[in-house]
Amino acid sequence: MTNGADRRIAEASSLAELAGDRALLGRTSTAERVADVLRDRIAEGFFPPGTRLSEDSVKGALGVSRNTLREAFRLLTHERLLVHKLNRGVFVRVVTVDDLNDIYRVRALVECGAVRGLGKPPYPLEAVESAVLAGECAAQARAWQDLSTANIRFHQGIVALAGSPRADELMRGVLAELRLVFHVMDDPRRFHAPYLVRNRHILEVLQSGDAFEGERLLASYLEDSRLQLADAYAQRVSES
Amino acid sequence: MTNGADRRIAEASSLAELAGDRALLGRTSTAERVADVLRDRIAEGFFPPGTRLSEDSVKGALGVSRNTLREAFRLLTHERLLVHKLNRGVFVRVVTVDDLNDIYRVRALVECGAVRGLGKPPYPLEAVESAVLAGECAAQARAWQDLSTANIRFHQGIVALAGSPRADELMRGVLAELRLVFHVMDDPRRFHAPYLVRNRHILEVLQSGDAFEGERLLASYLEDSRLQLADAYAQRVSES
DNA sequence: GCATATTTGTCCGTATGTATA
DNA sequence: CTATACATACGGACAAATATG
Repeated sequence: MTNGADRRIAEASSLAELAGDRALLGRTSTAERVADVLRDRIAEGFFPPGTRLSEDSVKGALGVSRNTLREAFRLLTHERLLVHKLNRGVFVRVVTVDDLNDIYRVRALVECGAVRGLGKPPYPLEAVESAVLAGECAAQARAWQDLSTANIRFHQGIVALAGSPRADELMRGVLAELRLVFHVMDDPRRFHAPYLVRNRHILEVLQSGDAFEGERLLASYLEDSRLQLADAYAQRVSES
Repeated sequence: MTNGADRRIAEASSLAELAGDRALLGRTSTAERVADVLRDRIAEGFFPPGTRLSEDSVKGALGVSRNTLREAFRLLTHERLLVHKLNRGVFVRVVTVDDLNDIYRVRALVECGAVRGLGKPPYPLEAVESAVLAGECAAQARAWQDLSTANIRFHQGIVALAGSPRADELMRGVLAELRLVFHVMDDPRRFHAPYLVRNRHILEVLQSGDAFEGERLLASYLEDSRLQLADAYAQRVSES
């Protein structure tokens, strides 16, 4: 009845050593560290959406108590990476098409709002520029996972222009959800690569001080991305 | 060494009876019900910002186990109503002026964005209209707590126009934080009452289909409100 | 600075209600 | 209907950190 999660996590993680440092460098709680490990596994696609994470298997693999594990589950549930089904356990979130559309609605609201709220140029675009460069490097190195990360950092940089910690946190959660969506794309290169040039275009427009045009480009960017993902979803449904 | 929290909560709550129904109508978890009680106490100003909620005192007063109580603390911490200091316990959040400004930055981003994103009239303004009416009734009845609630519902209705569950949830959290801020206002009537007429004005403008003017009014509304609260904060600091 | 007491962090074992097979 | 598996909640225990004298 095991779903294999226990073995997989046992291979890939060394929380035993992490837990060992607890007494030494216990800056964060063990629950948070457990959540960090699980969050990474989920982001990597190690635990595909729909996977059930039973308390027993994960507890045994990571060597932490139920209470601690439940704390970690609670953290990830609030990040929307896990869903809690009543008396059935926790599962890796399966993002629906409705979720996808809502994610892009929020992204349009916040990202475009951040650009629109810009005052007089020049704008603090260092983080955005560094993300664009990181994306271009990753593409050359054919490191598609890194490309995906850079792409997300680009949009985090856009939101950061609003200078609002709460908006940053919201977007961190929404973009973490989006990582789950990316796993349905079988070819990450074909999905992410086209946006490299658009990222740079938006960056240059903003560097020139044209926030209005930047917002327009961003909005059409997001709509294209949304449609592409929605199409991939539709295909996946028709296959299964 | 008690801060009085135990006695105060013991007077006002009857979680024992709530916990009694657990087996019968346990639709929600005990931790959530505990969180509900504490959330109300905080919103009422029963636990002023900065109050430390020791595990022992609250546990004794509510008659729940430590694990359950910690779960409730965790829920409220994620709502930003409590802050968790490692090895020191949980405290009722003290909202700083920076927080206040950030809250209004997010509000402007999301609320104005929701209005801007409206398509062709007519708009689904039922919730907004009902909140305006509720506010006017509360003002006539001199129920200032209700007036505050109605005011918050007005803005939730505005955000709901975006039709995004995630935006709704974000705003629910932000407005809950704002309730903490309201406690610094010594006279709720003088603070809330002037916005009654502005709420209705915005409603009517939106009913007429003029989303552009509605957004403009909303932005100036938010800025005025922010300045008023920031002033009250400055006074409070100079007093202490 | 030191020793003590209190409080929190973590983990365990168990009992009960519930959903699924 | 029974049996299994699980979530929920409780209480106890010890270690670690903090506060106090």
